[in-house]
Amino acid sequence: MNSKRQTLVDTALNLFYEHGINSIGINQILKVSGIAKKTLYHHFDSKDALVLATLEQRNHSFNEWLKHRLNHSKTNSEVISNLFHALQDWFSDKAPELGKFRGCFFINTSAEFSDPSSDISKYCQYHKQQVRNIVAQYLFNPTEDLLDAICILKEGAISMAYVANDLSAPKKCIQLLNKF
Amino acid sequence: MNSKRQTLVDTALNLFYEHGINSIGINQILKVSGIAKKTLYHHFDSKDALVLATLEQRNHSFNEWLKHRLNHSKTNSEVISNLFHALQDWFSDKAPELGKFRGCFFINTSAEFSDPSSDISKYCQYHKQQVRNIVAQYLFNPTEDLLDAICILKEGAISMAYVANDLSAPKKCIQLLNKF
DNA sequence: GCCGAAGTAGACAATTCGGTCTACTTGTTT
DNA sequence: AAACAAGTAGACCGAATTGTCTACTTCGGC
Repeated sequence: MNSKRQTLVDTALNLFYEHGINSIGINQILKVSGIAKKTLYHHFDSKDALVLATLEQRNHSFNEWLKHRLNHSKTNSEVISNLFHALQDWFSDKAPELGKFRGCFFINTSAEFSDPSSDISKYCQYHKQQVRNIVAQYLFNPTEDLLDAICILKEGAISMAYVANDLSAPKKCIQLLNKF
Repeated sequence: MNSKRQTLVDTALNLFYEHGINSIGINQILKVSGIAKKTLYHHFDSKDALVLATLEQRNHSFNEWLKHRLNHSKTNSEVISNLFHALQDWFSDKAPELGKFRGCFFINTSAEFSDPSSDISKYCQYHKQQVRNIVAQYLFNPTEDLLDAICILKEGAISMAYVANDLSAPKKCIQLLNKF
């Protein structure tokens, strides 16, 4: 793994996630990372290519964190509880792997890139599919309905936390799913 | 109501909602609306002030549309059904008052404006609170739990529709809430 | 008609944007 | 040491950004 390339992706991801992709120009990324512009364009064809690399990195770290949090679940009830407690920790800045909570990087990115056919938008969609698959992997014989419910509530909890500043949604999701 | 001001807000709202606020500069709004720059700055102190006006207009039209869709509901079950069918229509571009579906303007705006203390972010939060109050107004003796569940699922359905391109979430939310 | 308000086209300013490039240095491999 | 890859500072480019301004026209009220 190339070290300069990694520094660029790390720096860009942090800045993009914190401020929004269209609010951070490449010159700011270069300034913070201390890397030369030509080096950036040596590794990435364009800003969009850098954005895609940040999405991939975020996808990877999010999914690794999620799998870690769902590991050792013994029942579906535990999967659900662990999932939403993980979300709660994320919203409360208690998931250092994910950084300071600034909503979902993939939702935010979808908001900033309006063309659904772009690689960037498609990657955001892909991420959501991957998260669903990970949850399914930890559940025992899950129905599609249960999976759907979990995913909708997960998305809802994230938006509630970020837009409405209501961090209590995960607890409510657990209760709701326990009545399912 | 001033006609030039209204044209500016209409035009800006359409462009912002379709492309994202940071992807549309004021020169583009002026070009599309055919209005002079000095006129824009006569009516608004800054781009941010124009953004806030678009949020207010969107908030108003969304809430009027929602109230219209929830009107005549006779039971809580009907409120829920009408709410999520309304969302379904919105996602499927069958709510002309709301324009072509491009996610939730308030979620998208929160993504683009990262400072939670800004008037713009606060307005997005205010909108979510208003929608919750409208739903509560149409429900008969709703518990806080029911209201919470409805709001979380509503947010989840919107994100599922926009990011994951899954338009079936509203139907699933109805089923889930019927088990509540 | 007069006057002030509202509106116009578009130049200007300083800055930023994403990307290309020159001329050079540093690091790695043979 | 030589050759090549990787990296550097930063100038340059054309375009775009937000906001200010000049000089003028149009509109509406009296």
